Amino acid sequence: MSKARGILSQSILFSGLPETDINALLSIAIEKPVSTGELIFSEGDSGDGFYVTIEGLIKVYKLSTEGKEQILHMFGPGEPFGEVPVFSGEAFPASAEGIKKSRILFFPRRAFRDLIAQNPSVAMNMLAVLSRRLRNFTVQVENLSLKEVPARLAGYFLLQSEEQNSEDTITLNISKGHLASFLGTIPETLSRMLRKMNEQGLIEVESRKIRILDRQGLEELAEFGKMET
Amino acid sequence: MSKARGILSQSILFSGLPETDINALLSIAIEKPVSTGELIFSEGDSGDGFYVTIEGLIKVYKLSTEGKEQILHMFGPGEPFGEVPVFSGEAFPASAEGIKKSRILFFPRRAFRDLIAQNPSVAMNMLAVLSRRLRNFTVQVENLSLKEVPARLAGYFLLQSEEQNSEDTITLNISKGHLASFLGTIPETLSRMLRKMNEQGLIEVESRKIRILDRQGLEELAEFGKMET
DNA sequence: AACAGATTTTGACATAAATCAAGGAATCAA
DNA sequence: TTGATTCCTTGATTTATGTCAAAATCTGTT
Repeated sequence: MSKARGILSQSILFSGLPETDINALLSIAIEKPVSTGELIFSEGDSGDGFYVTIEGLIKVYKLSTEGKEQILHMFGPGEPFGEVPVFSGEAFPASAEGIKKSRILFFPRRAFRDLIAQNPSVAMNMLAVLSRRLRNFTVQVENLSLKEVPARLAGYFLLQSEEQNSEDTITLNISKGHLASFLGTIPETLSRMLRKMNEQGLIEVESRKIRILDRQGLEELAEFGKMET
Repeated sequence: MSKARGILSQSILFSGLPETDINALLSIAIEKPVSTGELIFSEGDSGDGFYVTIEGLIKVYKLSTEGKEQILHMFGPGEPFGEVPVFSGEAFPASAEGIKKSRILFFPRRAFRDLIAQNPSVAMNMLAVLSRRLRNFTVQVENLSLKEVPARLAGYFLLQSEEQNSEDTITLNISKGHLASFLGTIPETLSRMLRKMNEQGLIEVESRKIRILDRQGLEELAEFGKMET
């Protein structure tokens, strides 16, 4: 489908590739629709290939024995996921499922490894993708270990404000439940923190719209993580 | 120095390279002694290259504003570290310092990127290294977010017991303070947990020697994380 | 052997966040 | 519109772990 071609040729992984290579890629790829809540792979499954999101949003997550979920990443259009087993040779370290109605492309390991061996620039792109992912993990570990929930939440808002380049209003593209899971907490706690930040005049919440009232306050909170009472 | 050659030619990254390439690598590498507690790079520094540990042990870590430390990784002989900026083009996301008297090799970015572009097998090795590192981070995030300190500690012991392949006794190669920092807690808490595990007959502690008394108990603890009072 | 410094342990206490339980709101389908 | 399901909020309580302070132990050095 032509949408897939557009996404691929713009993607971090394959941008810069000549059209013939993109065609070759598309010819080995398998497109798959994913509905909300549909499981794509489970932790421990053997990874016979990796995926690129064409449309929608995919979460990669872990579950505790008691059922608490921690989202590790979310992947939108153009972003690859599930590549770790392709290179490490082991099973998927986490599970993946659709957060919204999505379409994804599956690339079999073998064909992709061949492409990389042939094509140093794709290898470089892949190295860059994995490096950026490592950097993100670094931040996530820092957040979980060294910061408290309000600081993580403030940091998330500031990041979103950059990504959506909007100074004063951001729109959550995920549910608050998912946000809680991404921040490493539970919905109850998130709800309380949102109320507290509201009471302190930092933000205003209206369903999925967050109005930033005190950016500097948020920045301090993100860095030092202390909220007066 | 000849030690470096041996380590490099056995390392995950460069194993399989012909001797001429190893020689080329050694000719561009800069060897550096590192003493205990010596800083190698700081978060935010621009990364002009990466390192391989030849001897000793290096920690890569983050600090909170209040000074709490979280160790992200520790790297022993043959293990590369600090590669993220080489491929992502940004600054170091964390800091590195010697945990013991060490020797490291520094590889300038440029020369290394050239080597990779020439040498698909090195690129593949590097992809494998980064993939494995991502897998580790996955576990670390899971531990911090979904498990409690006793479960992380039990998991650590079981892992060490595998790595040191010794069923019943393991020897910590780092101080308890560092272990606490690696597990995302503080020395006081670690100390208490060790005592508790001792009281429950799971382990016996004698300075840096840990005797495993109840392996199955440890496995349950690592998975479910519940200790009866 | 003895000191200085670092490391580890212990106790009393504070607190962030999880749990449990229930009630409200929003969303979707029929 | 109605009901049904999911999502979100709120309050009361518990709990794991952090903080602070001090003592005890270990380590290497002179």
